[in-house]
Amino acid sequence: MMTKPLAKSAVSQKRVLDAAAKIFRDYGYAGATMRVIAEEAGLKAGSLYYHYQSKDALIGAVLDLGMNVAIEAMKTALATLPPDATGRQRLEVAFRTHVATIIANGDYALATSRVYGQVPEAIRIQHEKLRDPYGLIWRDILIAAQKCGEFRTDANLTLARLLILGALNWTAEWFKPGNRSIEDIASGFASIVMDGLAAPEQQSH
Amino acid sequence: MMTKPLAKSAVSQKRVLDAAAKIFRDYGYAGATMRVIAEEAGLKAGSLYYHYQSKDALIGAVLDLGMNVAIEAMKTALATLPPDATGRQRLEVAFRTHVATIIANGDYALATSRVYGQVPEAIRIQHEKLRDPYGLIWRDILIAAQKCGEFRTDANLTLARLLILGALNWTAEWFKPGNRSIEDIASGFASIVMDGLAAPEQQSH
DNA sequence: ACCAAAAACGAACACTAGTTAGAAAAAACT
DNA sequence: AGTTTTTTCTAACTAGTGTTCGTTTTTGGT
Repeated sequence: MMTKPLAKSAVSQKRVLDAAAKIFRDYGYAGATMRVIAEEAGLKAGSLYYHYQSKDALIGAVLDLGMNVAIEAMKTALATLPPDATGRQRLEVAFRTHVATIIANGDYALATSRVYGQVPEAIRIQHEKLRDPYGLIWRDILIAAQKCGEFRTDANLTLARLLILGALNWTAEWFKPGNRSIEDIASGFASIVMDGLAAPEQQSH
Repeated sequence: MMTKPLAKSAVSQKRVLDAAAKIFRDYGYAGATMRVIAEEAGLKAGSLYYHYQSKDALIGAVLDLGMNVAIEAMKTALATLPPDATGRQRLEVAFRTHVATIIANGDYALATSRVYGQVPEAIRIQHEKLRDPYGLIWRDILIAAQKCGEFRTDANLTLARLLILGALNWTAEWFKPGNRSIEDIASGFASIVMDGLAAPEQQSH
């Protein structure tokens, strides 16, 4: 009595979602057909409609799940940090977590970043509500670090955040497994963003 | 005798190309239909085939033109620099030029970065030959600056280049005219990449 | 004014899109 | 076991896809 209504269904639904993410990533919003998504999921096209009302609902679910996973991963990663962690440490963890999420969850991350601009407006507006909190996490890290004197006071943090997120999101496009480790990428990026490329005696402050 | 075969045609062809860039940018490769592109160009769908053999030829032309404009702008901007310009100056000019190209030529730039991953493989391979030289320009700037002692010797320049290009390309997604000037963005980015965010006494070299 | 070349049109073609609905199969429950 | 519910399939429909081709309009040189 009172068995949860979803068990097998949830599995199947996730399988459809994974397939959709992969196909959306490869073919874009319009190019991804329900028939190809269904084949990737081991189903026939019509069966998809048992799990999702429409193609739009599917892409919406892909976008939302991808972003929720990223937010969750970031929150837990930051939460494990000691409360007296420096801004540099926080930023390094954030870099690492973001890159790791993008690589581990590459289908969703790439689908999101590639398809976001092509999706019907209604879906984009709905999804934007999820995006903003993620930007806020980064904003808070940067502001806190600046406030406690770790960062230069003349640094434009909004610009810094846009630079960081742009660079990190782009990793999904060029990352090849086996070449460079996630660790190396994250720490390399952190080193540049924190200390800059210029030789110490050359820096203009 | 020997009249050049194209005059009006070139104008019309450019109008088609501009329309295509805009529609590809908004709807992706598969979502951009020949009929919508034609309408944007003030033509009917069938007429497009007088100028371009196929939809694939069209997207190929959009990709190539966008990249060629970027390469050309970058080359001329760097050429106007005095030969004894510092690496920092070169990098700043490169930043400014790239952002300016992306903003001024936003349709092509955004179409390229959004559609590139969704285009038929044959077209992508063809277009890649154009992409590589652009990356080389950046590579040369960075290596030269490091070799003459301006940049830290322990900086990973490949990673730096990927960071820079990712951040710069992402500007096309968030740039809103009137908010921030191209100048501000470029110099803000350059400041971060060159000197870092950390306060001077905090930097770990 | 004429005429040949260039440019655009319009209607059609074969094909594929998202989606629906009813039947069939699988699973779950008693 | 039988029966209900959940899940999948099959077949179809309409609308829209890239593309073709013969015709018409526009253009530019003489």
